[in-house]
Amino acid sequence: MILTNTLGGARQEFVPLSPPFAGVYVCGPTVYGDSHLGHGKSYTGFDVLVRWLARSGYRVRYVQNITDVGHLTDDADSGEDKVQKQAAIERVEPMELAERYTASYFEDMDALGNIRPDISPRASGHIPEQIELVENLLAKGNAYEADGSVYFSVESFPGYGALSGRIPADLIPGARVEAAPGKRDPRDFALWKAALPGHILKWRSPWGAGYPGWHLECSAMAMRYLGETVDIHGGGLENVFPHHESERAQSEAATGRQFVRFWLHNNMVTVGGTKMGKSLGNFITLKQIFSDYDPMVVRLYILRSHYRSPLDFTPEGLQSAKSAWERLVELRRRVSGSPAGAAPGEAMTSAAAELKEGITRALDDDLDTPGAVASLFEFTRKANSILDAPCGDGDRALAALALDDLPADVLGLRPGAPSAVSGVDALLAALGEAREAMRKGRLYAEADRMRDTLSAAGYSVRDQPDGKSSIVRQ
RNA sequence: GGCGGCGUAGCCAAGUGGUAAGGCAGCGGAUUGCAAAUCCGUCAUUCAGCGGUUCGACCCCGCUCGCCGCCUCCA
Repeated sequence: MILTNTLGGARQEFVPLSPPFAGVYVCGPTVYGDSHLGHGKSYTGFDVLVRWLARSGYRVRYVQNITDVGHLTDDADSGEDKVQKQAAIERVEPMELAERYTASYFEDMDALGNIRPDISPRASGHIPEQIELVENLLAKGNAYEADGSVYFSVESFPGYGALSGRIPADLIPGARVEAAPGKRDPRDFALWKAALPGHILKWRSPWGAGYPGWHLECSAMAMRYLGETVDIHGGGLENVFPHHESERAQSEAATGRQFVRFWLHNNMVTVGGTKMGKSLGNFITLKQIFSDYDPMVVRLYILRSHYRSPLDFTPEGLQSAKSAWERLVELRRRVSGSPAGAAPGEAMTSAAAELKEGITRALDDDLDTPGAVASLFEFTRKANSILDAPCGDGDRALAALALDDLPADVLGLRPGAPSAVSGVDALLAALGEAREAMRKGRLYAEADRMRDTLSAAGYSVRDQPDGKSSIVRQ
């Protein structure tokens, strides 16, 4: 399996430190609002990574943090904690707010079909680990204390900049660097910040009441659950610098070992070419999209672009994904309930084999989900073609099996249950029989009126070559 | 100013040295009582532009134009 490693920038064969174990750490959300499409793209991409690693035989441990310590809205000491700020607006406790949006986040991810991480550690629950890391860095001389805050000394870590390609000397000119009081060097970053009066989210530490710096939680939690060297660390492209660069520096300075073997970064969702982001106000939440589109449509929409490419959001694109998704649903419906046991024909056997090969080849090549989706639609066309001709249960059963294998298990594209409400299926079957009887009696006006009524109620009529009619949910 | 990325049909989007996947939309046809669904055919002599390397380039190199990200919390 080839992956593009941000560290070095090259495509490399993925090899974990201790096969068959593979540790994956992905930067999770800061829970102070509903998730938007950008979160959906990022976590769906990593979901396919984790599923594919597992399918490839690795024993994966997937850790994704929940950031419930808000950090600051800006770099100055006067900046507010994002969680605390939103909690004040919603008039709830900060932790109440975090809990609310953590639940909202999981709800959206579940809808998208993303498998839950094996561990979802909360930053607020790992303060002792973070303090320990700071103490370690102080002892090693990579950090220093100033007025109750502790800063990491960038100068003390020669490898700083290797991940993002930034040369430390370049970091000063041009960039807006706050001359925070106490910092010896503007490039230094906070490991621990002293809490100013009014700051609610704070903890006792050897340096007084305060809270952890921006990058510390990921280092502490990744190393706690995945060891000092993590196989894969993923996140959004915008986190390469300074977040991951700093994370890498403080972790490697503390342990003296390589922190991450493979850094993976996914690209942004854009709107009209501009990044979709919380602070820009141009975001669309997943819940908003789900009110108009099946979450699986959104998943397909996301997987049709590569994780390292930007995805420009348009309503037309989503609509096109919807049409495509309905073809998949229709095919799966056609082959459902086929008795197993009968032998499939040669054509379906080879189509199923090509599907498997196509998806495998695509995912092994740096998680080329658009390529995998292309294979899936080639299969859709071939399978429909075979099913249009007289064929046996063996063909139908094999097509169902093929769709339920890699497309559903690895890409996560799984049509929902036909009907959640009991009795509806029987009702639809009865209506289908009624239409069949009308058409046989040449009562076309009545039959068409029934079709119009059902259509208005959200159901489609499918007349089959054998004269039977089926009614399906649109 | 520094670092990085992108520009492929009407729209979306793979390919990254051997002669342009796939989806949506459109058009023609098969099928149908009419539809829907499905299938078949069609849809880029060309990959932002200009040079160069090569037997051969969308793919490598150079330049130009356009767009974007990061350098401040952000998936």
